[in-house]
Amino acid sequence: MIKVTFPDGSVREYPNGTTGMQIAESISPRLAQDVLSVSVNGIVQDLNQPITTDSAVKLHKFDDKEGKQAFWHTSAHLMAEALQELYPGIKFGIGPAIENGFYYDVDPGENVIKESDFPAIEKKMMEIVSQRRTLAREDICKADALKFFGDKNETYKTELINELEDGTITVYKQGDFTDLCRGPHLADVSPIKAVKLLNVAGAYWRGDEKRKQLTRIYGISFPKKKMLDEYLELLEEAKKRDHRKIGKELELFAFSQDVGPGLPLWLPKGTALRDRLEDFLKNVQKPYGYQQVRTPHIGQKQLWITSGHYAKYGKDSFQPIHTPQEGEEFLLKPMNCPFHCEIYKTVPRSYKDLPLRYAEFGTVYRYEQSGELHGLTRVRGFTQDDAHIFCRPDQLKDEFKKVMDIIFIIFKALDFKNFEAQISLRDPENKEKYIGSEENWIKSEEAIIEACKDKGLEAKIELGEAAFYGPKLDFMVKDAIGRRWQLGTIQVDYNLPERFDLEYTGSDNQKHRPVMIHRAPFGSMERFVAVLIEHSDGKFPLWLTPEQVVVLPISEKYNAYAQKVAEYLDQNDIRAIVDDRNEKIGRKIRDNEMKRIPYLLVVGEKEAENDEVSVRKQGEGDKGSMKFITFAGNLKEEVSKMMNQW
RNA sequence: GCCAAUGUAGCUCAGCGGUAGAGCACUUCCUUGGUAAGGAAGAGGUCACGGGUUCAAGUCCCGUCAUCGGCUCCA
Repeated sequence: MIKVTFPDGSVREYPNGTTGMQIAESISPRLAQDVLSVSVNGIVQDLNQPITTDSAVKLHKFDDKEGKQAFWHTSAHLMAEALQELYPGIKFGIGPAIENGFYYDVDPGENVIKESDFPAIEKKMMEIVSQRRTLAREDICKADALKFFGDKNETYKTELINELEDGTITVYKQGDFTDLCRGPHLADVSPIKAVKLLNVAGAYWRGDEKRKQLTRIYGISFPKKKMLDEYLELLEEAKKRDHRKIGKELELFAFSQDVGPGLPLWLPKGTALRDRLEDFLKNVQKPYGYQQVRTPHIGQKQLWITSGHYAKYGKDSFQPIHTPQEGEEFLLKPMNCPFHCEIYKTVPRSYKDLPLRYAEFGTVYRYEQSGELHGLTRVRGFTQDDAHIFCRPDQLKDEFKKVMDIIFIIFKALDFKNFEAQISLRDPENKEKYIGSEENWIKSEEAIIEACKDKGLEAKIELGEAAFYGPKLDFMVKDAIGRRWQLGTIQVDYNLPERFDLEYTGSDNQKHRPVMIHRAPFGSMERFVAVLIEHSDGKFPLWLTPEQVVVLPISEKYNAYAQKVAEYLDQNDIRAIVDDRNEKIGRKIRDNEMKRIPYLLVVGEKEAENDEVSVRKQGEGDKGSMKFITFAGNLKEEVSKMMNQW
């Protein structure tokens, strides 16, 4: 007998070799029906794998991440089997479960798999499901695995097998389809009740641009048809929050083919909103000792040679601008840092001057490959809310924490709750890729990790993701459909101070090298506004939104009164407009609700007689009437309360 | 840059070899209204661009550009 401990701490005894499925059956038939995979001592495995030691056991259903993983991974195999039947000779790469669904990378040879082929593939998948095919796990020695997949000319699989250690190789068989796979999987495909293929894409084999591009097919599946419908509905809803769509509707920004791809035009309302965001950040960082600076959009090529950017990115950037006569060359700036280094150098610095914090809303231009452009989140010209902190090494950790505070204030003010933090460190295997001394790297990596710990920030550590000049801490936020975008960033840099020969005189009267921190709490104004739109569905906080109030006269007879109210609001720094169109009040309410204006003021005979307005809050309906002077006072108070929070 | 898809009125889209369409928005007129779409009329398009096939091309074919979903990249 073995002892099985459940998550609630209870312990039961089972015969040695009991499977996860048998344990589920012993608890309830319903559970046995819903269970998909099982964790044994923290390791997820198949339901039909025997358990042979005393173990902590957790059964996973579709609600659990582990359950979904097994479900979708098996779905990937199911799709592969369908593809094998429909496209004889197709070769398989890898096919994992992902955050939402699964994909499989395949090489269909001469065939081209298109979206229009999806229904046939989905149909074939469901056919296989109806045959209730089981999945069998099998250990296989390396030689046999190579022979088996080699005979089938599965070149991608044999490449993978060659890198595996003998004795650790397993395959899963279902019907005529056998796949190299670690698992875990469902015991059979029958729980898969609904399948939808979502898109096809090219994907380089092993993520390497130089290798063959395979066809990646994305799909999702569910144990209930209704869940699929709900998921698709959710996707549709999310698409309505797309910043490109809302940005157009709310007249915030636009693109012009004549201006060029990836070069946004900020319209008046978008500009006003962005200006308010910039003012907000300036106010937040003022008490932290930042000084605003301004620098040009171009700089001499030599500046970028000094910084090292030219050597590393010169070929992949906008090419130099040549002057007509002197043969000078200038580059559009891809970053602001060299300029700020030059500002540092304008006078000799003492240790007493540090830290120096130069901030600039600096517009930079980067050549992004055409296929990478995406609305406002990935553009070729954008403005960083940049700052560079020059400090002594002993000030690094403290400065780092202060920047984190600024980022937290911003995320809180704009209601970003679900951000993720990532610490990017060196790849310990490839230290030669990075510049700077071993000692400095160790010091700065430790400083970041400790700063996060001190601030109670849970951050994922990624090795090999550091910039070549230093480690960094990034803040990621998801967009409406779950794509992750990097917003705020804090990066330590030992490189530029070296390259620009930055110095300060220490208390010992010796020259020392300062450390530099690059930081951008928003990341860039463009990307930040994009993500903000998707998070808020365009319903911005009252202090930020382009139009705070719209006055709606019941009929043309009250247009003059509406105008008077709007003027009063305007004089009180409230952004108000009047909707004096010849439309019924219901229509005006509908249209202005859709414009996401926070307050709608209905005015007619009753209000005009008493200097009142009838207040309607966006999304909440009628709030009753009050003197317009009172309304203005309340609104100003509401805004100033928000502003005083930070 | 690569794979797949899509470009028709300001917006959302229909039309898929035979005289360019709808709804919304816009303009004018009627209506002057009480909390999420009042009515009528009008104006608006080299069907992304360039070639080709055809008696005839938004419609079929090729190329270019842009956009969209991925991949790679992202200072």
